[in-house]
Amino acid sequence: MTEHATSDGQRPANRGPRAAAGNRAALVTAAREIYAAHGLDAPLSAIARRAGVGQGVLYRHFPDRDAVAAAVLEENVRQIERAAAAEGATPGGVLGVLTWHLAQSAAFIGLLHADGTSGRFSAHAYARDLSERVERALRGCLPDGHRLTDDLMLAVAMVSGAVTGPTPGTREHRALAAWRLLGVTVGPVRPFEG
Amino acid sequence: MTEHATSDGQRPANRGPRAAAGNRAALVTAAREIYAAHGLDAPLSAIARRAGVGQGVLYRHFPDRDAVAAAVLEENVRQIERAAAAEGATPGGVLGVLTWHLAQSAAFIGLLHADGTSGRFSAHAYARDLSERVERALRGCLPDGHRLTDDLMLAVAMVSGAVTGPTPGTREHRALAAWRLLGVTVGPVRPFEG
Amino acid sequence: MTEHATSDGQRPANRGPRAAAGNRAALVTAAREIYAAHGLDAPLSAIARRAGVGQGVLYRHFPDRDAVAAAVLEENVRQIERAAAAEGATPGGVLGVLTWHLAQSAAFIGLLHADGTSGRFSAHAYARDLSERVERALRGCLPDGHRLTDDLMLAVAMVSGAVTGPTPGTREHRALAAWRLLGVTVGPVRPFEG
Amino acid sequence: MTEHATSDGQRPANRGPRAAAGNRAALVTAAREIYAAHGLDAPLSAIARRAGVGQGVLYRHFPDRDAVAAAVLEENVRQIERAAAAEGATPGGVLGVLTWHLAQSAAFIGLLHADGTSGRFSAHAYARDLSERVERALRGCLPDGHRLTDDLMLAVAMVSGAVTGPTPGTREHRALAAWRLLGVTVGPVRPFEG
DNA sequence: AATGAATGAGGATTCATTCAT
DNA sequence: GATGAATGAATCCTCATTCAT
Repeated sequence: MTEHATSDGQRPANRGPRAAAGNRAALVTAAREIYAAHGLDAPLSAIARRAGVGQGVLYRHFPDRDAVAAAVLEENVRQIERAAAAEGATPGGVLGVLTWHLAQSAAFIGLLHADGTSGRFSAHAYARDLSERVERALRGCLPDGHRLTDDLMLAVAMVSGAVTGPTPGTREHRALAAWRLLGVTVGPVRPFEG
Repeated sequence: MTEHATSDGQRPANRGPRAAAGNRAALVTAAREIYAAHGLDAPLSAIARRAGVGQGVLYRHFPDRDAVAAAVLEENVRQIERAAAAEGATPGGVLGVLTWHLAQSAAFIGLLHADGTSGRFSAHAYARDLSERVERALRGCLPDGHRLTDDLMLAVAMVSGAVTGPTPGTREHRALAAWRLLGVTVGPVRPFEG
Repeated sequence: MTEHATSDGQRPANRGPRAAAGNRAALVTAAREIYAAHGLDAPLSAIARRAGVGQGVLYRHFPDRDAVAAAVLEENVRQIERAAAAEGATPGGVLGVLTWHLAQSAAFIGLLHADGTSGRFSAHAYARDLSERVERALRGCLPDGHRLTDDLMLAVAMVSGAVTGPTPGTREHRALAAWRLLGVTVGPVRPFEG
Repeated sequence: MTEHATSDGQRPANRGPRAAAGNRAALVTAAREIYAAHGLDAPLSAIARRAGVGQGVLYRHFPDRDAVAAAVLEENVRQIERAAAAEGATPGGVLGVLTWHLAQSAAFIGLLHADGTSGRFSAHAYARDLSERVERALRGCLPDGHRLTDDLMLAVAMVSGAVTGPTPGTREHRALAAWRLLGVTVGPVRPFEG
């Protein structure tokens, strides 16, 4: 038989309110992974499934599909902000964190490139907003007169373009090559561990 | 009944086979415009509608959605090749044409960034192929030892990223700013008029 | 926009998960009726409509059109198996049940005649399998040396052919006449009431 | 490139009125073959293509899809009639021809089993008509009191059922086995060569 | 008389979102 | 608070049929 679901009454149990926070986190993580694997167009059901929750839970936490992507982004941006705000932050270090996110998160990239044309993510304004937060974070730790000062987000967008481009190498390699072309030195590429 | 029956007989006129070539061109043009306005995910029906033809015509000319995008791309790439092959082609001139296409054609960009994750356009190999044609065309008119020689497509991908990024300015401005950041001088941004 | 949006909010009521089992049964019943009335090629939407559910429900329960027909068939075959396994089953009695299904279920017939040419129901192997279950069930209650022993399924196929043929009379009449021509006595033609 | 047709103006030449008769024959032959290979649901375009003509020609000869099937059938029936009317026709010989057609022509079978439920071939009346012609032809050469006299078409329908059934063996084998079960002796299975 | 392009209705299928339980 | 079934709009794609050439 090739049938689908049969409601047998075996519900996985309601873990109660305590699970709520964990569910949200699981959803964001699942979303990041699904986005990376299948792009921003992936069905929400896939995200819920991977998070191990019902679709309803997803909707409890996020009003619509854009909100899911936004949550993933929020996390990306927040890490960058934290890296920049951290004790002893260096330009190279922060750019390393930024680069890690560029290389890992399809959603991050997708958002950076959301230009309103995409149907997905009508939120140009939202993208702009996040972009500005990234810029602020970066600028905060860049020395005065750094050569990128005036073109910070442009450079980020460029590296982001390099990451998804068809050139050979891993995403990380491409990102580093791109920074090099821009004459920028980047520290170790890794997530920020606050 | 499995017949398809025409509801009433009021057909909108069949312009006849003569229209075929024109239709194909109209479809490609419509696709470029629709892609620019709504992204590569835009419904094919929208393209057909804008081209002023029935959906069937679209399917007669292109077996599936990828073929539509491919046709648009083919045109982009061909223009660049022609620009590069033209009498008295200069690096700046060719890059200008390339830049025009980057700034105009969402499909072009989409392809350049096709990374297999998107479901849409599984054709990584195809992207690679077109990318190589562009590279070959460019390299052919770059002086030996040009600083981009080894990173040509990376640079293109970077500019492409800049074009779609959330930074302010028109697409063309962003592209030019990106080239400038890379230390490359670009000629007038315009299509190639063979 | 790629969203699916509800035109106005006037949804026809969601009877909730409780309806699931009932829906499945309703779909199988509807399928049997629609098949009888319009053949195996009938649109799935017609089946969903008759079952009083949305198309999505049909797809939740059955992955594709073959699965729908398979479900109907499964029921046919199961009844025959039960009739054969029942206390005091007689050859005539079981053939009566078989005959009832032949006379009622277009899907049953369609399957028996699936010869791979039809595109529909590629499942020759599946047909063979079900056919064998019917054969096993019948053989189990036929006395040794019954004249049909060696040609059981051939005879069933023949009666099935008679049922759908253009000869006059009701389906049931034709079936009985066919058995008579084969020299086989059949009990009352009726479904099995376990 | 995966594009479809491109009107290049290279038309295969209009062979003029002389071709008309040949085209019709080619279409009927093509239809028989396509039906055999893909069932009665096969697209008309496939038939036209195999016949080596445009779709328009098909429509010139046949008003709609049913007419195509009808033409194939007509030929089946006509051959049987001719076989029956031929000098020295024997029951076995005619049944051999009939059996050949049963075993070869999916359309023939499809029609015999068209019971109005199938959507395809609404023409129950037409089926009845052809069926009667077959009956008349057969009866004309059967000796008085032959055991099938009263159930001639029923028997044909039964054999037809056997032919398409899931039992093992070639179509021809199944047909012969079915006749044997009915206690009828059949001559060589072959088309009628008038 | 032949060709094959154009048309568009209709059927399959997917998924965002709602909601009974 | 969670679950996952139900809904149906929207998109893809196919093909019967028409008709300009």
